[in-house]
Amino acid sequence: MTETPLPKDAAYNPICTVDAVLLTIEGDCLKVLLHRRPKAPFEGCWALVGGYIHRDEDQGVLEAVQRILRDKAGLPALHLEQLQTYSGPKRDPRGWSVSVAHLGLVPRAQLELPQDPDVLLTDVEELPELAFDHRTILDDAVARLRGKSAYSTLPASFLDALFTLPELHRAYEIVLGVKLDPSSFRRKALDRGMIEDSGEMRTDGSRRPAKLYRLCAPAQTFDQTFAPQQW
Amino acid sequence: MTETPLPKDAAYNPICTVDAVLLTIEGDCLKVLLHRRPKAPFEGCWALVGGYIHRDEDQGVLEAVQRILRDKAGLPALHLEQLQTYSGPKRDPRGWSVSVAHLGLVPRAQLELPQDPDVLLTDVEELPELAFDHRTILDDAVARLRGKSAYSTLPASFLDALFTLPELHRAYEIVLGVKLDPSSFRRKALDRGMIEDSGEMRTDGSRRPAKLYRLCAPAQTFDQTFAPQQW
DNA sequence: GCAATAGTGTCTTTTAGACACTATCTG
DNA sequence: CAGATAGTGTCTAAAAGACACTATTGC
Repeated sequence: MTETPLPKDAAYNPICTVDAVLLTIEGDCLKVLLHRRPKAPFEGCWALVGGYIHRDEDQGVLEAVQRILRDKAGLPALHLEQLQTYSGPKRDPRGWSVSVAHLGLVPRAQLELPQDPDVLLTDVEELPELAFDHRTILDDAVARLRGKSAYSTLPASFLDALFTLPELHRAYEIVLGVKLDPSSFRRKALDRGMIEDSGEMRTDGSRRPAKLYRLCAPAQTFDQTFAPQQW
Repeated sequence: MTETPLPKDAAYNPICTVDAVLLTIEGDCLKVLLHRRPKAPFEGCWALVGGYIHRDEDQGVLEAVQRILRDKAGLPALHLEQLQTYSGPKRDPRGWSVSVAHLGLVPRAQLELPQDPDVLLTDVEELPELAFDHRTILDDAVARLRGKSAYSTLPASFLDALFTLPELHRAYEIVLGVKLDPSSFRRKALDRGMIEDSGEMRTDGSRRPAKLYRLCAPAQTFDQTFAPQQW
């Protein structure tokens, strides 16, 4: 099966990288951060943000991703969680490889993107061709976000620390891809102890000012879903 | 910070392994398969089942775990999913390492364990000390099983292909760690299209024989939970 | 006042939980 | 028939969804 038999029980370490699916909301759409690969393999092809682990400074794969995002997208701390690990002998032409993929969510305003034609923030529905199996990773990331958002505070990660209830409502609609009844949404968000009144108000050009809320806990999950039943 | 500076952007591949948290139900308890490590590091210490990737035969980390389980526990195909990847410079004394952990569920009857004092099937509530960060991995695995079981068919993976409704009911109770009302449970399982009548019956020593059901789909998730509200 | 968005109240249907009840087997 | 487990029916309370309604701003 192989031309150069290897000692079966010896340590063999595949190529090991980390990747991040960095998502944000812009213009009522879910968007993802891509960059053009400067070198082979897949030179010139769009890809997720990623890189190698630095053994001397990274305390884990999460920290490696944070460092890479800081260097490549000038990002502060944000919601970041491990997604899944992708592996196999063929996904990287250089050989057997492992990539630990992560899901990152940021408010658009906190994203400081360089003026660089090799950096792209694009709608997840209008993707260019991607390097490696990055299309699969991205699809899995969006599916995870959708699934988890139905019963968690995840979409609030796209908003600033203080936000209005209609803003939260809109974030859930964009992420879940469905219209949600404003009244039911408000009731659920408040009754579940998801958000608390900050005492402040916001008057952003619109007509009636809205109360500003904040999350009670940074990340929370619920038994009942925000999404409609037959979703 | 490091004594031997490394080229920061060069490929550096950590030690890479796969591990499996293999769970089953025996005697109304959740149990996990452990084995005693034959060599350093952690020689003689109990650990999860795991090993290295074989680049010439494994098509991915999942297949690597399947191969290792086949070799070490004589296991056929079973419910196996990726759990999470654990990493860092200190979890393995040999250096920066990555372990892709998996969650496996098997009916007890399908587990063929060798008569070997270095293989142990133990209650997850009564664990010996474990090597590496395997205790953390195991705790995460049980938490994932619990969480997912509340709104999925996962506990059915502990049963044979044909099972009675009371058996399914009991599996959910053991996994979730709570009493569930038999009537409500039955209604939910049937109304959601989770199981279908096989037409057969089982008369295992008890009094009234019970209908045998099978899953409609191998793995399914639901909006509503099987667990009680304030769980 | 009008337009527009923020926020409330309430009615109907569905679902959950509790639990009493019936059914079918073994001995 | 008694005991035990399998399975059904039904009542009540909570939650979801729909939607009419009121409130507060800018112009």
